[in-house]
Parts: sequence; C-alpha cells; structure tokens
Amino acid sequence: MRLSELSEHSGVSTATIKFYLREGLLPPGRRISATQAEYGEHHLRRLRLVRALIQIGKVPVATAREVLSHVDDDSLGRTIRLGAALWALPQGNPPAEDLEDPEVAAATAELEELLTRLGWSNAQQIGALSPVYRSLAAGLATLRRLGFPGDLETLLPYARAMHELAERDLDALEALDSEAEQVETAVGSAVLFEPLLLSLRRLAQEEESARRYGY
Amino acid sequence: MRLSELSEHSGVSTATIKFYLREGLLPPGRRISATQAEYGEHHLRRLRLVRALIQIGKVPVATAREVLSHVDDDSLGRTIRLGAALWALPQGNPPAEDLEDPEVAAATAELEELLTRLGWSNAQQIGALSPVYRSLAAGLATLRRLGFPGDLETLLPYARAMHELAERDLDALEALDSEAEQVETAVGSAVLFEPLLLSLRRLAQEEESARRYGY
DNA sequence: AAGCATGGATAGTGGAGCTATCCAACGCCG
DNA sequence: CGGCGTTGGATAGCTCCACTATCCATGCTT
Repeated sequence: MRLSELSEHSGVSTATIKFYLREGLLPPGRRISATQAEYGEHHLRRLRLVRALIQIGKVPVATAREVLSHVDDDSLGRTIRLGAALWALPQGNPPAEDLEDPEVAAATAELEELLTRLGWSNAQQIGALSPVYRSLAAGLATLRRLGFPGDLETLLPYARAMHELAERDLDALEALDSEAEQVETAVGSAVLFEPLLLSLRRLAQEEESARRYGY
Repeated sequence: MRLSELSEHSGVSTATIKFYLREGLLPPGRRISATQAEYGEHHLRRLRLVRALIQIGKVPVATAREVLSHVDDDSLGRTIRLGAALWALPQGNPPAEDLEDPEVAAATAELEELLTRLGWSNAQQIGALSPVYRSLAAGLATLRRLGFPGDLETLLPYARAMHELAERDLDALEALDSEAEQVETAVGSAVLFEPLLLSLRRLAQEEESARRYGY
C-alpha cells in the first residue's frame, strides 16, 4: 500500500496521514525509493486506533503519542504495560493537586481503605507506581468539595461492579494472540467502550426515574 | 455580591465571569444601578456547575448553555427534564451516522432487543424521543467496525450493573428538596462522577491483570 | 520522453476558550 | 461638591491545537 491507498482504505485524508507521520503517531513506511514508501496492515490497524483515540477519545496528539509508545514497549511486563497505556489516556479527572491539601489527603486515605476492603492488593502496589491514586483522589476531593456524595460506602458497590466486569474484559483479551495486540485492544476498547458504558448508565438512570416518577 | 466578589469566592477571574455572562451560561445579576449588579448564592452554585462542565467535563460552551437551559426548564416532567439535560451532555460516542447504514441498523435492532431483555420498558419509549438510540447505536457500530466485541451477551451484564447503580443514584437524589436541585445534581454528578467510575474500571482491569499474569 | 502522482517540508487556517484594553458611569473620600 | 479609583460592559486580540493547502524535487507509468 502506498500512502494514497492507505488513505482510501482508512477514509483519512493523505494530508492528515502525513501529519500523523510527522507527529510520530504512525510509524514510517518501508522506503521503496527516494520518494515512495510502502505501508502494510499494521499501519492500517494503527491508523484506526489513532483515529479512535483522537476523534472519539478527544485525546491530544501528544498524549496519543505517549499512549502508543507504551503500547509498543515490549520491555515492560504485561500488567505494567497495560497500566502505563491506560493511565496515559486522559481520565477526565481534574488535574492532580497538592497532596498536602487536607481534602486530597483524606480522599487518598479513603482510597487505600477502599482497596483494602475490596481485596485489591495488587492495585495498592500498582497505585504507588502510577499516577492513579493522585488522579482518583483529586477527583474524589473535587466531588466532595462541590457537595456531592463520594463516601466509601457509596463507592464500594461501584468498584465491585467494575471488578466483576473487568474479569469479563480480561477473558475477552485472552482470545488475542500477541501481547501487543492485547494492549492495543485494551486501549481501543477503553476509548470506544467507555462512552457506551456511560450512555448505558445515563439510560438506566432515566429508566429508573421513569419507574419512580413517570415522565 | 458584586462581580469582583463573585470572582473571589469562586476563584474564577472576573474576565472569565464576564465571558460566561456574555455567553448566557450565567444569568445576569440584579441591576443595582446603571453600572453595577448584585449576585447571589444561586449565581455561585451555577458558576461552580459551569466550571465543572467546562473544565472537568470539557463540555463546549454552546453545549453547556443547552444543558443548563434544560436544567432550568421547569415546564418539563421530571424524567424528561433529567433526560434532556443528560443527553445534551457529550457522550463521547461518535457522531450519529446514517440510519440506513446496515451496521447502524443492526446495532439499533440489537439495542431494542437489549432493552426488552432488560425489562427497561420506559427506556424504549424515552429512546424514541431522545437521540439516545442513535448515539448508542453509532457507538456500537463503530466498536464493531473496528473489530471489538460488542454483542448483546457482552452488553447485558454491563447494563444490569448500571441499572443496579442507578437505583442508588436516584436514592441519593431523593434527599434533595427541589426538582431543579435534583437535576442540577444529576448533571454535576454525571460530569464529576463518571470519570471516577471509569478510573475504577481501569484500576480493576489492572488488578485483574496483575492477578492473572503478575506484573 | 512526457506528464502526472508521490512523499516530504513549511506555512497557514479555523475554531474555541479565554484575556487585555478601553470606556462611561458610579460611589466613596474629604 | 470634586477628584479618583472601581465597576460592569463591549470589542478586539491572544493562544493553542488539529488539520490543511501549497510547493517542490523525484521517479513511476505509458
């Protein structure tokens, strides 16, 4: 495939593909001559992932580059690699603030407690390595600061539900051959599936509201 | 409160508040004189909601305006009002496409089936009125087009989990007095809580990955 | 051999959120 | 009263970012 063919197969304009090549989101093709390059199936898959990240996931180009670098980094262990890619994705939580802030400190402590009660012993170790605690704690603190309910008891059932579903997610990933493909799929499904999950949540709230109060 | 005091209490610059007033995200204050206006608690609450929508939720200004107009519209029934506000919020799903597209049509049919099996009879009627089906169907179709699993059996447990959690959400809302406050809270918690939920999901996936494969 | 397509480089476009500046009217101080 | 800093409103501008238009040397195709 040449660049223009890659463009036709993907529906992405050549100008945009060039832009992604320049930005390092897409690896360069195999050079055929001084002015031509050859692209393969791998480029097509990667291009689709990039589009999903940027168009659907609204991920900034620089962040997408970082995520992809983790996806491609086979020097990492499987879980770390997955984690690095997932946590580089924007989480929508407010930017991590000062750890000294008492609200944030309280939220952090509560998260530890939450993980203990969930029995997520690995997550506690992972959390220490990744920005996950800070991000979660900042989000939790903000929620509370604005007067929304975000106590431990509220969070527990949500977390349990997510873990139950995570088992299914991992089962699905096991069907894939290579580790790279698994991480790629996890990232893609984070970007594409998460909106669906939230839509289902909102629809469920409406359903429940209709049951209780009519229209 | 005058504009500058509103700014101090909220931590939002006067220039930005002026911008929001201009854009209709914040109702004008009570005019004290030709060149001065008075703002109250309501303005402060609304300003915080606007900041949450725009800063955390990355909601475009025009969309925020629409969401807020639904929040304030007390001519609607409770459920419709809630639904209008929630569905005006960006869902992250790809833009709704052609209904003729066979992929989208198939996804739509499957959604109907999903709701039937869930027993969400109200949601079926609500869906007909709101862009929810189109948005969900488009997201589902995109997911499949890129080769991710998105069949009925996969979706069912997620939807059930969301409904279970929605009951808790509605319980929490019942503690609030006015309907306007309930809708406002639902919107705020959609914006602030959803990222937390997704973070929990990602953390759960990592926990499960660590359990299965180590680090 | 002629002409058009290719890939690479560079500068430019458009939109969105926010901000700097200006101005007339106001209120507080003596 | 009179002067001066402050207020709210209007306008134009800034910055960032994803993307695109244009140009050019090269080389494939017929």
